[in-house]
Amino acid sequence: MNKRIRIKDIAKVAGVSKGTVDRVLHNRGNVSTKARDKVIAAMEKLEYEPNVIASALASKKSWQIAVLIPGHEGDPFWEQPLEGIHRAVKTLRDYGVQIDYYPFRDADPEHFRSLGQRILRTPYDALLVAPSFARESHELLDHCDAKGLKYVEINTLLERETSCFLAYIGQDSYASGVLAAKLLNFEMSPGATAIILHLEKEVYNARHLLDKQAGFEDFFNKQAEKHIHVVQESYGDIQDLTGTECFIREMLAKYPATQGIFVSTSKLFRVVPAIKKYQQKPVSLIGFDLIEQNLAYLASGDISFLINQNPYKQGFLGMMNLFNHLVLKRDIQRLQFLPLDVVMRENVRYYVEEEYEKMHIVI
Amino acid sequence: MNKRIRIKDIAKVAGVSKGTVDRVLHNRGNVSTKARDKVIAAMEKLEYEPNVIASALASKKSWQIAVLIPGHEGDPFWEQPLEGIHRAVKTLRDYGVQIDYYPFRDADPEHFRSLGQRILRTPYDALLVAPSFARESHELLDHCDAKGLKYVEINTLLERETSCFLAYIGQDSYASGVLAAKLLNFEMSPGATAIILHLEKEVYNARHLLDKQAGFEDFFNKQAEKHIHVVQESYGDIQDLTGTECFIREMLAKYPATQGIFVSTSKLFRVVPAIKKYQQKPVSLIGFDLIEQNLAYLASGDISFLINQNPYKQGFLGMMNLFNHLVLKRDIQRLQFLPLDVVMRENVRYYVEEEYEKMHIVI
DNA sequence: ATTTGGTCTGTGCCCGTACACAGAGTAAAG
DNA sequence: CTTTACTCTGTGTACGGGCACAGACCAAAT
Repeated sequence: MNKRIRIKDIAKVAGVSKGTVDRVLHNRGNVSTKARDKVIAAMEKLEYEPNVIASALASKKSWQIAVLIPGHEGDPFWEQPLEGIHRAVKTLRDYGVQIDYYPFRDADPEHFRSLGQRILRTPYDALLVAPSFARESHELLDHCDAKGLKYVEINTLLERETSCFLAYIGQDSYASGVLAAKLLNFEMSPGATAIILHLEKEVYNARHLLDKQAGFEDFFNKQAEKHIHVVQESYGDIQDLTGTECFIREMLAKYPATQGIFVSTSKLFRVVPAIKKYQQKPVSLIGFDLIEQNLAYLASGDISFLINQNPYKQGFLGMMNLFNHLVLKRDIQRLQFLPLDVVMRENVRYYVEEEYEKMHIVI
Repeated sequence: MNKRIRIKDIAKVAGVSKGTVDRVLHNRGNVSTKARDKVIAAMEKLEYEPNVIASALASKKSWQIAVLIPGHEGDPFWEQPLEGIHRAVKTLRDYGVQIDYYPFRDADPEHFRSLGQRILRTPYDALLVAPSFARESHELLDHCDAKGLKYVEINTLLERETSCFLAYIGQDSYASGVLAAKLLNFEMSPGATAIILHLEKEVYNARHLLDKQAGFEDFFNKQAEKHIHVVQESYGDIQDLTGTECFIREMLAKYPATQGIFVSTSKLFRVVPAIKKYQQKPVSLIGFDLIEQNLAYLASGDISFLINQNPYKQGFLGMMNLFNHLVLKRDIQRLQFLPLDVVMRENVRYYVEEEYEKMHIVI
């Protein structure tokens, strides 16, 4: 019985035409204050809520969105956010949402910068970005702020107080470091050494890695009973197989009491063979992301834990949040931390077989 | 440029009117085989995909769905699925989705049965059910199958091979038992006792509890190194506070080597005070669900782990799957196991502050 | 030959919002 | 008093698919 209130109903109650109601609703101007007041009163009285469907059908606007994230040649992790983005766009097609994909090369800030400049030259409605390189990203986003181009960040959080920063969707990097430490701690004995290993170049320019390290160190420093010794190492040239093997051998020789290793990215699988080769005593390994190679080592027992950063959701929700803001004009939350899923042999399949989730669309 | 194909376009190519195309699309009959063939040929050639928005706007059909789940007076757990259902319905309102809520009393199969009969007498388009009582649920669902009333199950899986069984959304109970065992095992020493405790009446009639127990026992039986002794206990009358305390005291006296207790439902918090009172040595507790009381004990360190069964998602996705099947005529997956999230002090806030998730709608 | 009953097909309005356009009204300028 | 410029308001159509209805067509019955 409670029939849905329509624009027509408001017009009748306010004693104006639906055109005038529409102008009030969309702040299109050219409305006398008298008419506006009557319309607003009628709207409040009738508790009008717009019909999203009719609105979407009538609107012929289209939304161009630039997507600036790492390509997945360098890192298979990035397949998943892209998949999430595509799934979102597919279901939003009727709403006129379209994307241009700008994949930048892993570990190549210059490439990031040049793609960013191309994006700035094109008239986009919004930007979805993974701001991997702190310096270059701030530079790009400063330009966005100046131009009024709104953006959503995924995977790496660069906190910005501007109005063009719509939202961040991704993990809380500090907390993921704490979690990794707590999990490793289960399998370590007093006095042992825990290594945090960054397999990246220019770690100082990657905010999320520094945050993970801080969390990891803080846990062990606060938890004093076991006296775990925490050290940090980094190695950027993992394409070079023999170099990587050498580095691991020397690292393990340097810390003979090592009982746990935390790799701060998805690239743990790249060093597992070398660790197995050169480490005599048992060692617990923990890393990020459920990519194929990591999962194989989880299944074989070589990796103890993987922390799932929900990459698919990062892309999917990133897109959906842009849609909610731009098209549906809804408020969106600025900081959206995704769950840090603890994945082990026993529960891994629920994270891998998440196809069910991909069948759905978030509006 | 690649303009969206409309019914009008197909009609033009096939040399018929859009009315005929519509009849073919919806199998409404009254179409000559000649016309049908032409339309189908045109559709395949043009790769028609319906415009969901326009379709939803034009259709004035409404969908009546019965929701038969436990009320949350007996168990706060059930607030969350209900919230998920409401959120889904709210966003689907424009699509004409409406629900009737039939909360049944915890531990009252007769109430379940009588509500089920009322539902069968009303002309619903579908049913969303938590089949807590095996016997009574099979009885109800047999009637649904006979009547052609389609249903989605949440939280407890009753496997049925019929075509009216659309989907199950919830945890894999066996796997959650295995997981609980693995987690407890971290904190137990060799030769200790692990208790699985059911705080329910009629455990034999609750399939998911039996499955959890099987998983729990299997883990410890297969993992032989520590020689953990597994025992099972159950107590149904937790409303009776002194009785519960008595029961716990006797149980702990009976198993002096207890180092871990696994409560198979969300009701762990009900026995924590008694356990603290009567257990001298350290004991690890694990249970289900992030309800307020459990979270307080997780924060204070009395509970080691909680396994999140994603109750909100059970309701939300259950509703969304019905919507996808009924309204959008999409295929849905029959078994949809939700992730078993391992929640500890370190990552709890990401599961509690999941408001971001509730802002969205899955179509 | 006309009527009847049935199958098949096209036309046109409906849904609720967006927006273009035309027209009314008013005030200032000539 | 007329013209011009501007603000304000109502009308009408588009959006794409659902669906009712009218009517065309054909075969069988009267």
